[in-house]
Amino acid sequence: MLIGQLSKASGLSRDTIRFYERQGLIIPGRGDTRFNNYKEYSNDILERLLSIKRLKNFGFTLKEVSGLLDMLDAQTATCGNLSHKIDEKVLLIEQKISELKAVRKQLLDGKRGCQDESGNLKTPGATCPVFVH
Amino acid sequence: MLIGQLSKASGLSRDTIRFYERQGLIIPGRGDTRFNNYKEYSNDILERLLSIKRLKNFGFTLKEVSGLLDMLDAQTATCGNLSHKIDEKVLLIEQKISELKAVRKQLLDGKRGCQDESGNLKTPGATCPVFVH
DNA sequence: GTAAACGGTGGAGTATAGTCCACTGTCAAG
DNA sequence: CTTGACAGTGGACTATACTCCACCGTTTAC
Repeated sequence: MLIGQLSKASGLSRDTIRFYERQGLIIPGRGDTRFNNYKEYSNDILERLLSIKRLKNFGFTLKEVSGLLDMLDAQTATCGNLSHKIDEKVLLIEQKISELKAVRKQLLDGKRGCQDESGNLKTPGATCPVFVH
Repeated sequence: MLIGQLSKASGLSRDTIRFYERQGLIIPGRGDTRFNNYKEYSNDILERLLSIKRLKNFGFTLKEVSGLLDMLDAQTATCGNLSHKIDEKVLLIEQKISELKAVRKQLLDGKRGCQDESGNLKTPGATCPVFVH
């Protein structure tokens, strides 16, 4: 298929697809019967783009995605090889979750400094304690 | 104090401080007794930098921090004015936490496709299901 | 008196992930 | 046969938050 079709099918813009191409994440075919310099994208490439989308949603960077796709190409993207990468990612995610929870607590604690026991603003005109270290 | 002192006291690099200066987040004094073109940083500026650090840790962007500092300058950085901004931030953080949890689930579900009931790798050589959409 | 350490400025570069633009060539419809 | 939609290329630009660089002047220590 041509890039317009691919764009619709994948949900990625042409520019994004071309960007991925420049990054070497996908490599389209060329030539075909036509002599018009248009690129031909196979169904495999569509699959590949969908994998990229999925992996990106998992928080993998394009660089990491690139490495994973390389494994796919080398047919080493196996459960055995990937499960620890998944574990790493999960750990990272859990760290982020903890950090976010800590930040939320700090924000709410700061805000609590604004409130009296019943949750009303104590002194609406006072400088908010979120500034204070 | 001069920038070196400020850097040590705040824990921010000179470059970062100068960057904040260019962004207008802090405005040092000039001149003083000396005619040497060195900038003089007051204790207030140190406090300000520490506030910036704190707010950044809360996930506010520099742009947002800038707005908050403007309120501080206008003495409108009050509990009354800020508490809803804090609420917004907290909401955002909670959204992020939910998203991260969803991703973690997806990753673990994908990995589960690699394992048998006792958690061992089913077929270590099979393409890992995290690629599959 | 000279060298190191510190101060100043303006500007470029980094990373990430696109997004947009100008300019050109090709294909299909009316 | 021309117009619009689509294809190609290279390069510039966006945002965020720095970080580094060259090049210069000043201060301090020996």
